[in-house]
Amino acid sequence: MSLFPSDSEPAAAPPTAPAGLLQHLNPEQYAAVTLPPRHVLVLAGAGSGKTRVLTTRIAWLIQTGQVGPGGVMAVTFTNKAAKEMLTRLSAMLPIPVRGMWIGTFHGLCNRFLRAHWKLAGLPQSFQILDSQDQLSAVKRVIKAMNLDEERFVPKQVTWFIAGCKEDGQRPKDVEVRDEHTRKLIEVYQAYEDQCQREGVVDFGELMLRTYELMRDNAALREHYNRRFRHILVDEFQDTNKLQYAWLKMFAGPESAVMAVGDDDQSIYAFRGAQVGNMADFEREFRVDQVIKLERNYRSFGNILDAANALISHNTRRLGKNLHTEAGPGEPVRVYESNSDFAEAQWLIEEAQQLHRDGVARSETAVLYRSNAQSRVLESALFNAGIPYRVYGGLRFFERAEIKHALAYLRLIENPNDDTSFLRVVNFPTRGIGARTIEQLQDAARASGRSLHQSVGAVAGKGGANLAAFVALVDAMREATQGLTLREIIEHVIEASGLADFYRTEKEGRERLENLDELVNAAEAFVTQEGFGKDAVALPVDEQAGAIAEGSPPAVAAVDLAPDAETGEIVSPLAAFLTHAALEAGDNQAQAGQDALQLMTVHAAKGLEFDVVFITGLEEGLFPHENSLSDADGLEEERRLMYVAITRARKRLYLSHSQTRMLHGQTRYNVKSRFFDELPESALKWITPRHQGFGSGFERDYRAAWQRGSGLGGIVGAGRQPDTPPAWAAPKATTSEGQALRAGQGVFHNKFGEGVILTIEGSGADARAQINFGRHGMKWLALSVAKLTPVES
DNA sequence: TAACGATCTCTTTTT
DNA sequence: GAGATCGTTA
Repeated sequence: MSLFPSDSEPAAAPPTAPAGLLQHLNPEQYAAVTLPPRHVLVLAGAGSGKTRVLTTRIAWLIQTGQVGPGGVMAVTFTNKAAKEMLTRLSAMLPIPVRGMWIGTFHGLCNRFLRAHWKLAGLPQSFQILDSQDQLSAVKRVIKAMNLDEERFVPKQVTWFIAGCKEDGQRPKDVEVRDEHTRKLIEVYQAYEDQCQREGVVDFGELMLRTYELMRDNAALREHYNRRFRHILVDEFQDTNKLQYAWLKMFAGPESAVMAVGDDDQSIYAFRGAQVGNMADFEREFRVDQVIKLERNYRSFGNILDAANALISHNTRRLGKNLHTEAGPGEPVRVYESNSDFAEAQWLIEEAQQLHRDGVARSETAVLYRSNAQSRVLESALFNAGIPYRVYGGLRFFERAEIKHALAYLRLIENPNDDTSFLRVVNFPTRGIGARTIEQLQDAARASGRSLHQSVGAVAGKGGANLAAFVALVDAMREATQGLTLREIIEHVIEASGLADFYRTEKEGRERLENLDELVNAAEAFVTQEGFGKDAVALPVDEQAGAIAEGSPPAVAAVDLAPDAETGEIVSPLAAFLTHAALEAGDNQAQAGQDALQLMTVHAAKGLEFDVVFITGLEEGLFPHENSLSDADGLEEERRLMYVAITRARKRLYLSHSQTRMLHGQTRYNVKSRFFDELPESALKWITPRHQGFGSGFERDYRAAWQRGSGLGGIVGAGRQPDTPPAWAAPKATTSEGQALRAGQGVFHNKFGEGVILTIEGSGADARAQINFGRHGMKWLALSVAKLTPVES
C-alpha cells in the first residue's frame, strides 16, 4: 500500500474553490473537505454533517480540477444514501453526475460485472437473486441432495453460505471442523454449481465475484486503480471483511481513500460487519490523520446528553462525544403504559396533538426494535384514520404477485433461470403438479441441464402441460420483441394469466392494483431514472478479455470511455429486472401524503425527524433477548438505541409497556435497562413512575377495554397538556435567508420560475423539490441554489 | 391434481 | 398471529 510522503503534498493553501461551496463548514468539516489527497479516517458522529462533508468533498475535488468525475468512486450501503448523495451533488455541480461511480457496494459490483461479464464467467443477462430467491434456491439444493431438512434447515444453510461469502471464502476455503460442516460445504458447492448453471448470482456473489476478478486480473486492476484517484466510503463501520478486501483491490497506489464512519453506530455486526475494519484501515493505510466531527447540528442538548450518557456504557469505543450549541431544548419524555395497545393509543393522541400544533406528520417517526411491533401501531392508526407509512416489512418488489410477474419477465430474458421457472410453472395453475415437477427436476439433474431444457424428457399429460408452458413463455418472448418496457409488462401480466387469476380471486383487487403499480414503476424507471444508470455495459470487455488471454498487456487499450456516453445500453427489460432485484423498492404506500413514519430502528439509520417516538423499550425486546447472551450483542443493542435517540431533532419520547402481545400470547415485561443508563436530569416521566397494576388508571383501562369501547380520552387523562412547541412551524430559507415554504413560487437563474413541492432537511442541509415546468423537477440544496421567492 | 383445513414453527435487524 | 407445510378429500 503506497502512500503519499508528506513532501509531495500541495503547498499551503488548498486549490481555490468556487465561492459558496466551503461556506458554513466548521473547522473540522473544512479540514475533511479540503484535505490533500491522502488516506484519512473521518469519525463522524450522528448529525455532524457527515453526508455534507462527503458530497462537498467530491464537489470540491471536481470543481478545483483535482480529479475528473470519472476518477471518483463513492460507496454507500443503502440505496437511500446513494440517492441522497447524487441529489446533493447534482445541486452543487454543473455537470451530469449520472456517469459517476456513486452507489451501493452491490450496485457498483453489478455495474462492474455487467461490464466484465465475460471475464467474470457470467452470462451477459445474469439475474440477481434476492434473499427470498436465495432461500428457495438453497431449498432446492437440499432437496436434490436428499438431505434432511431438520438437520439442514434451509434458512441456516443460507446463512452459512452468505457468511462464507462475506468472509471471502469459496467452498474449498472453508475449514472443515466436523462432519456437519463438511456436509454444509458440499451444499455450498452444489448451490454454487446450481447458480452458475442457471446464470444467477446472489448478493454475496456480486461482491465476491467482483473482488476475485479484481484480484486475479492484473490489467483490470491496474486500470481501475489508476482510474479511481479518490475513493470515499460512507458508513465504514458497517463494512464486512469482504467489502474491506474489495476496497483494498480498488484502491491503487495513487488513490486516496476517505473512510467515513462512526463506531458508535455500528449496528450490523450480526450480519458480518466488522467495526474492527476502522482500526485496520487506520493501520494498513497508514492513516496519519483522524478527523473527528463531534459537533452535532441536529438535536437539542437533552437529547444529546441522553445519547452520550447511554453510549458511554459501552466499553470498546474509539472515543467521541457529541456536543451542540443549540441549548438543552425540551426534556426527553418517558411514558409507561399497561399494554402495547394502550401504548399505541397514547402515542396516537400525542402525535395528533403535535399535528394540531403544526408538526408535519412526516416529521414524526415511530421507531421500534422489530417489525412485528408495527402491527399494533398500524391497526390503531388505521382505526383512528391517521395516515401513516410503514418502511420495511414487505417491500414492493417482494410481494408475491410482483415476484410472479417478474419471474415471467426473467424467463423471457433467461429461460434457464430455474428459480423463476419453478415459481410460475404452475401459477396460475395449469395442471402441472408436484409429481410432474419432480420428474422434470430428475431429468434436469440427470442431464445437468436447466428445467427449461429438460421439458421434453417428461412424458404424458404432465409433459404436454409443461410443453404448453414453455410455448407460452416462448410466445411471450416473441410477442414482446420491440415493444416498450411498459408494453412488455402489460403483455406479460395478461398473457401469463396472472391478471385473470387475480380478477377472479376474492382478495385479488389489491394485487391487481400492485400489478398496475408495477407497470407504473417500469414507466417511471424508464423516463425518470434513465434505465441505463445501473446497467450500462462498458465496451471494454472484449479488449480486457484479450489481455487475459495472453496478448501483450496493452493497458492503455483497456482505458474506459466515459461510461454513460458510450456505454452500450442493455435492454430496458434487463435493466429493470436488475433494478427490481437490487432495490427492493419502498413499499410505496400513499406516496406524497403527509403521513406518520413507522420503521425499525435499523431502517431509521441516516434519517432524522423533529419528533421521534421509541417504543417497546422493554427487556427482551430492546435490548432483544437474542442479543443478551454475549456482551458484544448487548453493546450492539446499545448502539442501536444510540442510533434511535440521535434521530430526534427536537422532541424525543421513550415508551415501554408492562404487557405486550408477542407470538400470540401476552408477555409481562420489565422496562429496559437502558432507562437506567440515561441521565435523570434530561428525562421527564409523563406517567407516574411506579404505577403498578390495580391503580385507578388500570381499572379504568380494564373497564374500557372490557366494554369494548376503546380507550378514547381515558389514557393519559389527568396529565398536563404540553404547550405547543415553538419550533413546530416548518421553516426553510434561501441562501439569502428569505423564508420558503412548500407551495411557494420561486425564481432560479437557470431554470426560471418554479413551485416548491417539498422541503426536506434543515439548516445547511435543507433542500427543496421544485417543479420548474418545462425544465422539469429538480432537487436543489437551498444553501447552494440561488433562489428568489416570487409572489404567487 | 387442486383445494381446503389442521398443524406446526417461528418470529431482529437487510443489500 | 401469520406463514409455510402437511394431510385429507373430492
